[in-house]
Amino acid sequence: MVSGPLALRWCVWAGRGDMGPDMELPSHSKQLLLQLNQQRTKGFLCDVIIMVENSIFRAHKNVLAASSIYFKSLVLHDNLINLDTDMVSSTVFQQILDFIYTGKLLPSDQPAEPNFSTLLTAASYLQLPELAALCRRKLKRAGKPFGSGRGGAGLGRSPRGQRLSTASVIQARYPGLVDGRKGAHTPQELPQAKGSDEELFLGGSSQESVHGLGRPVCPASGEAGLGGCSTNGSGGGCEQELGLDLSKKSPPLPPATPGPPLTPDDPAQLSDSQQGSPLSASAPPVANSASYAELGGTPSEPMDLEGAEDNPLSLLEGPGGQPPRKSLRHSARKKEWAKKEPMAASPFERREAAPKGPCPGEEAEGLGDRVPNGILASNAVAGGPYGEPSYPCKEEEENGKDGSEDSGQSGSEGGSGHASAHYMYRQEGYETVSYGDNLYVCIPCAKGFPSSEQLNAHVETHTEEELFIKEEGAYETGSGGAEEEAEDLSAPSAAYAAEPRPFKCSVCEKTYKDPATLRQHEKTHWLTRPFPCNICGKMFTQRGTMTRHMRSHLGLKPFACDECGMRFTRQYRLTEHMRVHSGEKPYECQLCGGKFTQQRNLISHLRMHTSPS
DNA sequence: CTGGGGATGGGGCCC
DNA sequence: AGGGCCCCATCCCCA
Repeated sequence: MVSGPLALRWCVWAGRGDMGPDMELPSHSKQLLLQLNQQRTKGFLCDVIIMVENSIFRAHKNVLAASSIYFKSLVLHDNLINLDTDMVSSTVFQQILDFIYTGKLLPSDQPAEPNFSTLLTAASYLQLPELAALCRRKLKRAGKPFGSGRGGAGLGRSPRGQRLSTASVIQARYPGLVDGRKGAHTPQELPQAKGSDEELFLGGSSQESVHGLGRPVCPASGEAGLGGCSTNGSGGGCEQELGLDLSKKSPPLPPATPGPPLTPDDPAQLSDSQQGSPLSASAPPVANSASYAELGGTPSEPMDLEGAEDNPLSLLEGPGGQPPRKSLRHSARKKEWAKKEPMAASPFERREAAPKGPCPGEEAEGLGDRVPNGILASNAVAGGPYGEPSYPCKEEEENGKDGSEDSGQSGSEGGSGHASAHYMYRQEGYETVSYGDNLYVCIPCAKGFPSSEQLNAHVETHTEEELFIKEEGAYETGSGGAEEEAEDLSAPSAAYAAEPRPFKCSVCEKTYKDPATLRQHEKTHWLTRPFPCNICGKMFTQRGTMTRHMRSHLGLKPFACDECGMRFTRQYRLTEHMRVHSGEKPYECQLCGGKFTQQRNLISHLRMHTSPS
């Protein structure tokens, strides 16, 4: 029953009650930790994702819970944790995570030595008393006051007022996550925490052990990942609220010590914290990610991450175990997605494109006081040292590239022409959003390019493009656009015309019942899209659409079919899907009597009737 | 091989 | 913000 070393131990405990030195493996705990850390770096058995700024870290709940009561409460219910980026930056969190898993404080790759003020703040926030004490001792020794954590030497986060001067470049930290090529550590690449004794503890050697790559770097501030690039903040800044369900559930826990104004006890803030900088390529999470969808998993599938190492597709499956072909399809879709997005996302194709140009008021409701983007953002360029912005746009999508898979080859339209600094900008408010290698951004269209040459080449195409848009706008203004289009095959507008709709779009002829909806609609005429996906950089006109899109990245599929276990990102899809099981075919073709489970298939069918061939 | 149908994913947009 | 519904695109199966 019990044998081997275990039996030996058991005898020791049961019999003698004390353990002689010969009965104890002195390195057991060390080895165990080492193993855990290795597993973490490989993403093996990781069951929780921690999002800091836009970096994603994978870890083990047990380890986190054993280290911090804060984490203990968080991981209890959540598989995805968003940390307050005001309290801890991704770089600092990387150090902290390393500390948790190694008991050693490894230097970040940016500063010469750990920034103890920052660490102290973060350790306090995360309720890691030992680390906090360590930092305090270090600070004391260095003669630095403790309380400066959030100040100058603190998190490095620029005050809101200084947003413009920080964060210009956000190097793509997630490309590894996205395309699996860059920045992503393979398990081999990820150095393990060396068990050697010479490994530094506090402030020791400067070698980059575990964190060699992908540290968040703020070129502007020169501070490593201290949030300098992130200007989130409750309320402002670059970070885009993802609004993911999972984040909302993060249990509130007040920060322990230096009590910054931040209130982690506000779920909304936790949610906010997932805005921000690019996803970390340094984070173990990406180490074994063949696809970012793997990062998914739903709240109800805590172990989704398991097995990802061996079966990248596994995480895409519902608990019911979709047929293999399903997952293959899904996989194929993921690839195909990049090709297809351009079409769907193109504002020039389906939209009642209007010649309004970038709308200054764009971010009014979504991003508060941020400088929106586009032209306005270009002003910001003059105001601060923007390095290499990165900001893709619709056109990028049109080109069949959305940064998710081929960020490296984006903007391959060749390079010539003159560099125009005016075409480089950073979209204020999104400075921590990175879109692969596209650091050179065209202001008018916000398209990102990996090189100035490519940007220049692109800039020259703008004349035609703008003309095109104007024509579209003129055309669309004259007659209904998508609405008519929609009326072709379905008649959703019966009630549409019935109610009074006093709010009329100034660009097209559409009317709305309330000003909010009108405002929302008018955004569709803008040339820029205010809501970027923090993972792939795709731009959206509506926050909700972006949030929904994010769910697909993260594999969040809250709606499960009771029958087969298949999961969906949208309730509507589930409803639709349920007809597969019920056999209900509510949509009937009036021409041939054919019945369909889905309206869209009826529509498709009707086209067959109406098409000339 | 081709076309139709079933099913699904993603984005746009309105409520 | 989220739900709902629209569209497009696509894959797979099958006749």
